[in-house]
Amino acid sequence: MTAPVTARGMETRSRLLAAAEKIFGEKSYYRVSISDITREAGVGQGTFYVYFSSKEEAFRELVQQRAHDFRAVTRVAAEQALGDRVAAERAGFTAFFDFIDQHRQLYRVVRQAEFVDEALYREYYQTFAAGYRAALEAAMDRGEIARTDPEVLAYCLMGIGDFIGMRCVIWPGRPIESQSLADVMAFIGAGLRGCDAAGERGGGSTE
Amino acid sequence: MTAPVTARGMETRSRLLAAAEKIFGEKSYYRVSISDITREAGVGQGTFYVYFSSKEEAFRELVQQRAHDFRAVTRVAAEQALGDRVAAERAGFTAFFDFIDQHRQLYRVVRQAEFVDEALYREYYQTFAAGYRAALEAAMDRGEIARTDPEVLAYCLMGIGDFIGMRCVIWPGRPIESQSLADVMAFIGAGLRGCDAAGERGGGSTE
Amino acid sequence: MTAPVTARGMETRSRLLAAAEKIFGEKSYYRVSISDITREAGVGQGTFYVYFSSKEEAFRELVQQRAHDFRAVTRVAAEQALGDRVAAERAGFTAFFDFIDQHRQLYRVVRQAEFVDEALYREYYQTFAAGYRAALEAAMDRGEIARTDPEVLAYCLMGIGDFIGMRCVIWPGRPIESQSLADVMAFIGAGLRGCDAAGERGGGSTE
Amino acid sequence: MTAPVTARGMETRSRLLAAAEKIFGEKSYYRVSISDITREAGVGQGTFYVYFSSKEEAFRELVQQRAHDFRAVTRVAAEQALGDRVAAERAGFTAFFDFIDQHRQLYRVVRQAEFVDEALYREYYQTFAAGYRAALEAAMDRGEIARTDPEVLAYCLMGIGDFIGMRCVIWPGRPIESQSLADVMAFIGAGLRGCDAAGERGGGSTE
DNA sequence: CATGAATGAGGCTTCATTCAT
DNA sequence: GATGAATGAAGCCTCATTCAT
Repeated sequence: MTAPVTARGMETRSRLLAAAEKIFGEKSYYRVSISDITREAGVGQGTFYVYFSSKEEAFRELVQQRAHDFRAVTRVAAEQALGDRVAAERAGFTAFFDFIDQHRQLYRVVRQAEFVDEALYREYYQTFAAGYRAALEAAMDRGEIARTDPEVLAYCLMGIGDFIGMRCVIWPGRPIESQSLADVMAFIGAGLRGCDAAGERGGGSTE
Repeated sequence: MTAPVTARGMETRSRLLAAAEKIFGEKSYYRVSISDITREAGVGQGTFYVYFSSKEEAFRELVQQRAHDFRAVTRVAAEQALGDRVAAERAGFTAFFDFIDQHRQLYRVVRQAEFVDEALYREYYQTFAAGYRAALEAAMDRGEIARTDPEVLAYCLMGIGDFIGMRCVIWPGRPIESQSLADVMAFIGAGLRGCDAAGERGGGSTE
Repeated sequence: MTAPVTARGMETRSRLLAAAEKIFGEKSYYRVSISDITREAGVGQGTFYVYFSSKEEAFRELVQQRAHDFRAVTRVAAEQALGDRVAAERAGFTAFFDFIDQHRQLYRVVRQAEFVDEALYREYYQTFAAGYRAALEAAMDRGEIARTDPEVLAYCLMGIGDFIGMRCVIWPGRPIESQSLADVMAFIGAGLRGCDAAGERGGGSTE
Repeated sequence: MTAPVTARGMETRSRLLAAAEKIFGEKSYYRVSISDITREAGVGQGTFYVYFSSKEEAFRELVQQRAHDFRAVTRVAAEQALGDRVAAERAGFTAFFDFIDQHRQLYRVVRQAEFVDEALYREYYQTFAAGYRAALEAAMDRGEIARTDPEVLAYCLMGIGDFIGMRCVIWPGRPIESQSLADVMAFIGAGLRGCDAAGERGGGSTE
């Protein structure tokens, strides 16, 4: 809301945002009270409203800011494997699983967005999908992967990331095991390479 | 809570559950009040507590009951293509997308469970995954699909279903387009058939 | 309310009253619900209102009916020692302590009346006091005990009974010990005999 | 609950406690609503929960705080007559009756505790009894009063105080009449002095 | 007689937000 | 900038009571 002017103000604002990330990650949005956040941040209750105009605004800002950080991480990872989309996916997924392992609360924060501010949630995935889709399309143009609807493909891949992240990182409470990652990547690699020829159009290639 | 004894009681209880499904599907759990539900059901506020001991209990019962119905639908669909796992997947996914198209509210209800009762949410996916996994393992044994960790594979497939359902059914507000379905199935078919050899071990097959 | 006509009705009414005594003795009046009582009585919820027009009416009836029984018990005991008021007190107190030991719930029911229906509560004590007072006055006339305000004296004795009943019967959860009873009676006996001369006017008489 | 930090907060808390004393003294605990208290205190409903976590907690605090004040009053009175237990009793009872005359609501508050929080109620009387008992024992050691079980004696005296307070102060709605007080003290004085020899063992002393 | 069902008034409690200091 | 205090709207839930069968 009010942008902080002093260094002290910046510091307080950051503390509130960090506290919000922690608390929103532990409990559901609606089970979190402003005083939970201010207590965690070590500031007075009223201070919250110096920096955010509402609980929802703080949540939104958190999602947006962290989403930005997060996209940067996966993009950078994927860009290290230009010219080989399957390798880029492997790098991207690995970075993604690492990231959620290290920012577990953030994982829940983003998922909750669907029930706090659906537009924000869609925007989050649509923005991510747009970048993903562009990369996939480029790879199709270069012949690295089979041609198909890049939008649909992007959501398939995001779905895999989301569920495997949940199943193999969040639930176990530790980094993904390398074998699980390999199994995921094998499936994805085959799917990406083969989806033009395989299955849907007679499947003669396997003969 | 109190089990109804008379037919009238059974009827009221069903009406409440149907109303809950509708309302929980439209708004977030925490934005739904008991009176929203009773109003929709056309009964008095107090009547809710004749049948459910709390809002959360009603939500839980809804998830469990509907989850059961839903699993039955996809299972039946998949069983019509015994002996060809890829075909079974196509049947299952098609049934799944049809189901969520016709039970849009249910889709949101289940997703929300993560933030209402996490144990219930996990149970839901774990139960579903257990059945899925068994079917995939059998298909591996029969050589229909490449061998890999069936648990991981089940979550990959569930993730795809979940995200494509969101992107191609819920968001557009209409049944999935046949081309999108075909694109998804092409990716899945290739992934399932090829994931032992492809990608991870040199991927010479495409040469 | 409606007086029962059939034997079955009488039976149901008694069951409800007995259940009410038990439940009101265990919990506070306001923590007791009608369904607690009907459940205990083994009848349907609606049945309560066949016999009592309200919760408070049932409570009142319980107090009155039981109070009547109770007064009868102590009166009978005291009457066995006509001509010796101190002995009559001993008999009355003994009967009283026995009674509350055997009807523990009743003890709490009566005490609660103060906070449910104060008029009823006063009436209870005033009725009891009236009889008590008459007996004490007669004893004074016969010279068995010292003369003093019989009303005040009656309340002194009721207070002793009430508190010793609480301390030495209810709290320990068992009949009063004979030594405690003896100590109480020694105090009362001396008080009754000596209160004209002793203490207030120099107390020289015991020299 | 939350301890106030500022003077304003202290003031509000006190106002709430004073209002609670008044209202709980007028109506039964369960007939008092939080808004009755806040209305009396002149604050908003929510303010109650800034200082107390529940109605019961406020009630408990009230009993404890006021009980403390009350014990101090009677103790001080009794200590003015060291060396003459009967005189000390007279001073204590007089102070007690004065106190309840001036704090009528408090009288009902304490009695209600039995049905709100029984443990608190017992604690109240046990604490009071412990002090009383010690004073009586000391008097017995000094030969001022007859020897008997001091615990039992303390409860006899408390019972008298309680019932006479009710009958001669609360019910009439005015201070105790001096004649009633004298009658009570005559009974107590005789009881205290004579209870070893008198009554129980033949009572020949009055002959 | 008996009762399961229905209900709405009412009370406790939470909490996002405002504000004076 | 910071904050403790204050608040009223809102929601969950209980339960005495009524009623149709």
